[in-house]
Amino acid sequence: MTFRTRFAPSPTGYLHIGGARTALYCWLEARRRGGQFILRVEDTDRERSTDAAVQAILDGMSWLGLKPDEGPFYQTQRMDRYRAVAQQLLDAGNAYWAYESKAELDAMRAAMLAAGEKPRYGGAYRDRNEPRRDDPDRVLRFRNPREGKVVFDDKVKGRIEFDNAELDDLVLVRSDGFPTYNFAVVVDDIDMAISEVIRGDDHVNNTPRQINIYRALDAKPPGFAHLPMILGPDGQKLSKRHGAVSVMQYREDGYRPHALLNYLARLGWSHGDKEVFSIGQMIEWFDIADVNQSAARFDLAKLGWLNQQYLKNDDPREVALELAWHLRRIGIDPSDGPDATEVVIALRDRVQTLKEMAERARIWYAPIAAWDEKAVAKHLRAEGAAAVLRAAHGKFAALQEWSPQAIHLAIEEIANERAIGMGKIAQPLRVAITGTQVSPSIEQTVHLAGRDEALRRIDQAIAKI
RNA sequence: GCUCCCUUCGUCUAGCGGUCCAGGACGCUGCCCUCUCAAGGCGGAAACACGAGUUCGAUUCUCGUAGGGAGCGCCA
Repeated sequence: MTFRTRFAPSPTGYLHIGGARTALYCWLEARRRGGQFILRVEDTDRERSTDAAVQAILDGMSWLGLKPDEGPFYQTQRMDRYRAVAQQLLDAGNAYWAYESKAELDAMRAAMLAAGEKPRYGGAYRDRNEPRRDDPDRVLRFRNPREGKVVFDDKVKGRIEFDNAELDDLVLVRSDGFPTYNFAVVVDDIDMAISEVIRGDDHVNNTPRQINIYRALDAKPPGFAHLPMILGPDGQKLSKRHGAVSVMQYREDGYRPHALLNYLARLGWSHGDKEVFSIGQMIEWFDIADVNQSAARFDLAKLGWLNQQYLKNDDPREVALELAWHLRRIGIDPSDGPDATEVVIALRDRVQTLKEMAERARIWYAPIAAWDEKAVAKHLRAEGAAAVLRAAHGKFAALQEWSPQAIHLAIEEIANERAIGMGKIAQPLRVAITGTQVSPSIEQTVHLAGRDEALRRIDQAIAKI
């Protein structure tokens, strides 16, 4: 039997961090074992599923590079199959029709809860053998075993045991004819020959019910692996304020897909002391059995550090492509200024995200928008600054070649001629070129501005003094 | 309320009975480097939730306690 995993999101929203990690682990595990990764959209909730959400999930996965080998499959297109399996269960005596109204069920649960019991279906119709008849409250329920235990070896959590007495007769088919989640997953996972179910640990409690359905269907249950949750930085459940946002938001915020994947892989899993993993290494070393059992907090600071690792170490030409996307987003035409690859090299040690990089790159693509008055006062209006700027202007204008090396030499010459430190030259120049006192090395800063623009800005700065 | 799950530095984690006065990483912090900011290099502070038990010996095994989480739907 080949190794097959699936990611089965319900399209009621975008792909968020938790979903992305589940998808990644499924994908990694399938890759490592040479199996297949299947995408299945669980859209049986007609009230909440939307096409926009389906698209958002697909977009998120595609940005992350988690390409399914099969699918996407849609549950709503498999209705005939669920109906057939429901009939099979009914014929075999493993299911029965029940006709309580929702109001009645609610009242039952409330009463049980009040009595200090676990709210469950009472099973009034379990042995009545009622025929199928037209009734707005008609549902098909599963005849869950009443005795014995369900035991399974979770790949992440270890051995988990449930008493059948704790379970009740869940609904398989709703009154609207649509299958419920617990029923549809089992049918799908059997049909799609899923060998390994990897999902969030909010499903642990559903697992024994599903295993009972597998048994009733005479099918071998797959292996299970339940992933612990991802918490917000405050240890609370992820919310929109901190992380439960679409993975696409991370793109907009300037994170690279590889960095996010690496961060997610490392959140709940580790391989020795390694922190930075290529995709190939993740595939080679990842093992679902090594995943941690406890919930982990999402730490933006570490994601930022990782993102910078990729900014620093990847091919700058490749990074430049992504930078260009961010430049356009803030209204800058990347062709209207220095080569983006050079900009990446100048800024990659200084920012953690592409978004920051784009913002800092602005100085070379657009005129100085605002002057840092403190910088002006401190460095431009400093003793001798004007003379230094004039000297720089002269040297720069006369340079044979406009390169960082040549600019650096020119500045050194000024320092030697005037017997002053580099700082006395670099800082006034920096303010002249950027309007601020922070930027990459002075020769890069000047070089990227372009000779004409650099000279123009030096003139402008002298005038400002 | 009931069932299930979880608990090592602030955070992510290593540890699978002695190698641990607990290792790595992010963050924080000191120094160095230095034209600013970074990046980088070298240091530092910082954790086994608690209580029993098993054992010659527990961070590692068992059981409790406390704390946290999930589920208990005709949602997934």
